[in-house]
Amino acid sequence: MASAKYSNQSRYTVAVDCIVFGYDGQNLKILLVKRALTPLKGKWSLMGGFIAKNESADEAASRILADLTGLKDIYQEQFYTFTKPDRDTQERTISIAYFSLIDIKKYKESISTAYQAQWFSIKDYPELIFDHGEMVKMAQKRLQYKATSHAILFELLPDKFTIPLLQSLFEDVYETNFDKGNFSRKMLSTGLLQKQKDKDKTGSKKGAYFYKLDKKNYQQNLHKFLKLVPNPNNFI
Amino acid sequence: MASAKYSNQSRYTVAVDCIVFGYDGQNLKILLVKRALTPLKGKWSLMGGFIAKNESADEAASRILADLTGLKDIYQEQFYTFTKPDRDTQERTISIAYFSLIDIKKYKESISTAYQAQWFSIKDYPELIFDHGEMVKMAQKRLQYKATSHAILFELLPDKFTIPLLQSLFEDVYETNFDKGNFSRKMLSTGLLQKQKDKDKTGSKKGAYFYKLDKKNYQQNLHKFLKLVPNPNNFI
DNA sequence: CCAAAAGTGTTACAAATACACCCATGG
DNA sequence: CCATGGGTGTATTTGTAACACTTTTGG
Repeated sequence: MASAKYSNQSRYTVAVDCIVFGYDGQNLKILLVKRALTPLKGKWSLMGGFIAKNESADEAASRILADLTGLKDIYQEQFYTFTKPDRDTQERTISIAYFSLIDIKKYKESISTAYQAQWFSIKDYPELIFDHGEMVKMAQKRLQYKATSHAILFELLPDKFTIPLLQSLFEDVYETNFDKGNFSRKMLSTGLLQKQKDKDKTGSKKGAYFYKLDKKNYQQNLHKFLKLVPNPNNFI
Repeated sequence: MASAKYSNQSRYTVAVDCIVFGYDGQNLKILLVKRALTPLKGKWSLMGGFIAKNESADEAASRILADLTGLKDIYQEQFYTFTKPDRDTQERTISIAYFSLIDIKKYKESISTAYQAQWFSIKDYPELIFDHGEMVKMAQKRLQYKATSHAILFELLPDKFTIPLLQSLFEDVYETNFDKGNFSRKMLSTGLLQKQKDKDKTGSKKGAYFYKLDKKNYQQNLHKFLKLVPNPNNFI
């Protein structure tokens, strides 16, 4: 192992920031925290932190998310690195941005306490520090883009969910409405859903069957997920 | 402007590495250079460099590319940031990876001299330093992914090109064969191509009409680019 | 005139959309 | 018994894929 360093090069702090998405059955939401550091202490921001000496960015993102939510093995994806020299007013900091998808209900309790964290609708959230607003916008676009061809939105739902709930999630993510008949048939045609015996009767008198993701066929049928979103053109 | 710094945080050198794609009419190629720095001086690597104090990563990538090729306003896109703590044997370095698309013929001369740069087929290139091999693989996938729904491969072709040439480019990028009739009709149906009056007769006796990208209708018709690649499932 | 590549036409099939209709049940 | 949301059926239209066919022209 060499001990020499690259001479005459600048070095910067490198951070990870996480856009955490959740879905409460009504609205797509993001999780924000009140910033603990100066500058701008107390302002709303994304959950983030610096990359430590012996961890990768992925590991840092996992650590930060576990710290905030108490959750491990969360879906997360690096999507862009923000590098404008003056993006952080304190000191030049490179930020590697991630988005995460979590089941909001399952973990609602464990979250809110620690960091003064709070869920906000993606359509109405407070002003954020630095370029975090830009990060959120980009994360939302990436989520739309990715979900046209990958079965990732299930990560936002409980283990058992109904097709009408799934549809309302898609409608909220894509800010549009789908025909229920066509939506249902497309989803079922992927072979990804396993029908359960029980129904959810909270939403209607007839009740809607619960489904689970079929993890056995998950990998084999993932490619069928293409074209699930009508007119994906608009989101790409 | 605050002069205070984040205390007790590690700082790392931050680099940009570029995967430069070109197409010579036969094969999709990448541009590699012989590394000028220790360690591993003289080994094949991607073109890269450190991010300077007053530039963003985008600016650094443009600068590095202009330096290597003499070209400005090249298509480039940040696609992933590589962060494994030991990826660089000299010193921990974060690398923000970009891919670029250039018209190989137009600039072939100005390139090769400066940095001992050389084009290699994407199917057969030498072993690369650090994690650069991984970067190339990921860039290739991203190119395939993106080009299923965005008209970016034109960046690899001269201003005037024939549909058979365009087809062979697509076939090379996706490592498959397309029906020429269907391919031609799909491309023309986008409204993105302007037929020219002259033909390219180098490839056949009949000759193939040249086309140009219709930059007026480019933005309006971009969305039509979806589904141009048969079975895009395989590449997503 | 013929080989070889460019380009067009045709047909069978698969898919997406729109929308009408039936189902189940709590109140 | 009826309003309400869940779920199914189906006709129309559109898109896709395969492949046969015509065109052009240098040698």
